[in-house]
Amino acid sequence: MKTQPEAHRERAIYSEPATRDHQKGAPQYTFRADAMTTNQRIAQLLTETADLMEIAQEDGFRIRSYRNAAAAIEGHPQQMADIAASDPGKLTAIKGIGKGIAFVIGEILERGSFERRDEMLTRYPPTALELLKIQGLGPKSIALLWEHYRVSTVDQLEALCREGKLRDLPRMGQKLEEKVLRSIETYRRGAGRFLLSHADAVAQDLRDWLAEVATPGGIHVAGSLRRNKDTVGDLDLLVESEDAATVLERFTASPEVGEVLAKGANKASALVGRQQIQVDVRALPSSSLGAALQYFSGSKEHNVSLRTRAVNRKLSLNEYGLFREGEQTPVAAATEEEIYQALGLAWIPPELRENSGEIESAEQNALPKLVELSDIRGDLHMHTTESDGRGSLEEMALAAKERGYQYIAITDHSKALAMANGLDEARVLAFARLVESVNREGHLGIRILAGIECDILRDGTMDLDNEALGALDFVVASVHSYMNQESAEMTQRLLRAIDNRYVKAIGHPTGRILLHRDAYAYQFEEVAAACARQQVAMEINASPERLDLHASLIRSAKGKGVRFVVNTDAHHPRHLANMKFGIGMARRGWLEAGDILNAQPYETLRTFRAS
DNA sequence: GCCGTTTTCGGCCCGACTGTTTTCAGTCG
Repeated sequence: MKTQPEAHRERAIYSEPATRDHQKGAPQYTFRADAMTTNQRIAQLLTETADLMEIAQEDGFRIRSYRNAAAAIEGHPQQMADIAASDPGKLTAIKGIGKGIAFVIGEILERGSFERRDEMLTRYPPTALELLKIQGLGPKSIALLWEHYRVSTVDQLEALCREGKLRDLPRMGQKLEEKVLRSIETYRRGAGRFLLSHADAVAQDLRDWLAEVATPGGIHVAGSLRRNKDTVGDLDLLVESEDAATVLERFTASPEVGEVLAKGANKASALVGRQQIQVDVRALPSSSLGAALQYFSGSKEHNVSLRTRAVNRKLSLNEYGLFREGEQTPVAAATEEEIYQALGLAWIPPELRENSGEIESAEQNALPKLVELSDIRGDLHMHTTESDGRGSLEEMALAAKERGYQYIAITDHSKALAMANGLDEARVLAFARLVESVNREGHLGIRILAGIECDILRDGTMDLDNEALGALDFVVASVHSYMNQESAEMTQRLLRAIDNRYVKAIGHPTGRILLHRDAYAYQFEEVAAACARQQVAMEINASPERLDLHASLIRSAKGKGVRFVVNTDAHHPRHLANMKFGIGMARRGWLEAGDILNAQPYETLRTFRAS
């Protein structure tokens, strides 16, 4: 299905080899220039420094401030660079940013790093950050390992465990060695992250398996899957029941369950399925469902904010409810709505719970009315057997009609993708005529737009001439080749494509393949500004292995006035069902139906960038 | 390092589970 001619490209996070002697002064690590906003870059540097500070066992509250600031910056609709350029004093108006972090931001914008980070990197090698991803090892253990054995890489750690040397350290034993070895294996298998679609499928299976021991309708997904994150680390399931033991028994007895990692009175954790995703199941009474859902949906940063807010109101929030000081009966517990309300907030959709401004918006009753799956009226990117799709035009159209859509665009590949049997000009013109007659007959009962997914060539020109493009209703322009161009070159390439008056949307705008390939490098903000100016939509590609754009890029582009299309890029009728994942991304990007072209009636779509 | 309908200084979220323990630290979410 994926027909990328480009070579698979792996790059390390750092431009410098990790084996460099870190003790010799502050190294100038520069971050890769993927399609990333400066906000994302700043947030990443702050988070990474917070991790190192944790290993160094610095003041926990200071570390939290760095993390809070990172969340606030990553989700902020305006770019820190723009704010700093126009009025640096305004930086501290952002909640979570004070004088200290404002100074750090200035430093990062100026030279790509900041003093405390440089200092941290002289004390610990950056590879130590990788050790934090090994389940069962935390900052204290990593610091201990570094002090005693100078161990800072996963390979070294593995050797140490195999030699049985961990047990020589205080509070460490044979069981920990075994656990760490298993964790290393998991980590290497996929860095411990899973596609949203995989977690979704596992959740569905477990839902069926657990149904007989749960209160009817009492199985709920929480965690990052509920928040629709693009990848998830584990799966959280809440099961309403008066008999926790039976629920946990049933769970661990599932044929899909492998190793059971933990099992207590109310909670069990196990590795599930062939990909061995960790699933946490918690059994609870219905009376505290709202509190549990709130608590286990996260994010961690959102919850910390919320609990602080509770404390300021002489309340305490945990997974069992919201309590007044010293009282046993909760003020609120059964539903999320009543908990948020008791804290003076409107209910916040899970996708927004990242501590990046949603609490302030909820306080002012100014949350966006997020787009829903039911708002979508059509899908504007799909393939058929004409190129590399697996369904005919009729099959795709009927599947779309069954979903209640009013229109679709058929967008097969263009001729540059020869291995996908891409269309040349003659085939495009014939296809446009075919679609015209199909629409005239009207027997499919859904409007078809004649489209193309036209390759953007190396120099930014289109793979098809303007006569062919002009004969079509909807042109999606995408990069499928030379993805490792220099940032400046790729930026110019995209800007030139946007200049073509027949282009209506940029397909999968950053080219990332989740867990597999990074976004390609270019100046995202410049390209987004051009899209806004010239009325070219940016696609939110709903294919689970892409989910391209990332939420913070969506938010940033929306801030510039960009409009979007949410498309499945379906290569088979059943792929149309992936729309829900794209909508999840749109919601994480704070989009409303009005921001999305294919949530509009056909007339609006038709006049968008009418050429 | 941030923040303020208690505060410009002194606070800063909460509980379960595990392992190596003899009363608890570390990790996780």
